[in-house]
Amino acid sequence: MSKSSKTVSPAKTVRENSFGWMTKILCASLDAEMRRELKHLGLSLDQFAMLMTLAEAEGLTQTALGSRISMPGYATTRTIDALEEMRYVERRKDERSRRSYRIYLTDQGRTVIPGLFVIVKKVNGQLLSVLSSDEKKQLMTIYKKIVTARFD
Amino acid sequence: MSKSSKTVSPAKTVRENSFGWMTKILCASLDAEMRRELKHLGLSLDQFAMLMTLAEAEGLTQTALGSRISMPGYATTRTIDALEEMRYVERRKDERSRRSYRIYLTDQGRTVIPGLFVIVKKVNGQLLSVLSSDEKKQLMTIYKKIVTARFD
DNA sequence: TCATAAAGATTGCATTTGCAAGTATTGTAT
DNA sequence: ATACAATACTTGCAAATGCAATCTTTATGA
Repeated sequence: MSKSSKTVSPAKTVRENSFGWMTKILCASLDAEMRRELKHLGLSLDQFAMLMTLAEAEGLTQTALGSRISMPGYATTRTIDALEEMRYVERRKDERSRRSYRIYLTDQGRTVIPGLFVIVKKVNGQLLSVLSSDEKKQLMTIYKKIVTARFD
Repeated sequence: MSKSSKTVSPAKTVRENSFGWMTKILCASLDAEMRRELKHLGLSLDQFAMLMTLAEAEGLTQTALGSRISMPGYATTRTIDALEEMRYVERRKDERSRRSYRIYLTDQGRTVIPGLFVIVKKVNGQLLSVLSSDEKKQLMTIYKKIVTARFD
């Protein structure tokens, strides 16, 4: 074995250099942090995502709402069930179609939104705190490129 | 409203520019692709990760094996149960300690490994195909920086 | 040495998840 | 107008997940 060769297995090299793997590690770590932050509020990640989407646009049908965050129908139903239970959200009958509802934040729901923005800022901040501003720009460019390629 | 202002809500801007959010989208998309690839092999993502780890190092205890992929003890037990059921893996009694097992690939298990490397290459390749080689280097540097900061 | 704690692994049980099937309503084509 | 397909949403049920308790074995300290 030559002096310069590394004593790592090929498998190790593959895993540690895998973008997919690193993305997963990062994602798991972010999820854990978000969950921890959301715990005091009694919110799951799905419920959080739904509330953020409602902060962006109210009055959509369940399907439209769910599709914004790639949430399947059954999960959308259940997430809204839970948020309705907490009085953060309400279903209103659609005026044109009796098979769909339009989803709105309640006043009570509106009060929790600002705290959610704070959490997002905090978690993203931690994530990015080790990067230079050049690197942040690079990462954003790269992410957008990848995500765009996947969904267009 | 000035000519140059964009007609998007603040919420939308926050979500679409959130690194955490984009990481999650990317991760979900990767997971779905991996699951699809692994389906013919009858493997879950956890089982896949365990087999890849075994390709990297055999003869570890369950706990050691699980800790390499941040898998909690109970999940490690169950993943190994399933892989043992498929005859891809076997538990051998530890010679020094009667409370632990050492985990090894079986011959049959070894035959599936090459296919797993192919899948990893394929999925990572798709992920990165839209990036220039400079961008790939940048992404790797950035990922390593973030992941290192989180776990050291 | 003996009690007590810690480590390694497993499992019971409740919750979550996801598929597939269900209901009700609306759209489409003959 | 009628039959058939598609849409919107819900739900039953089985599998996956996760917490906490358990069992066994090993380590630690007085």
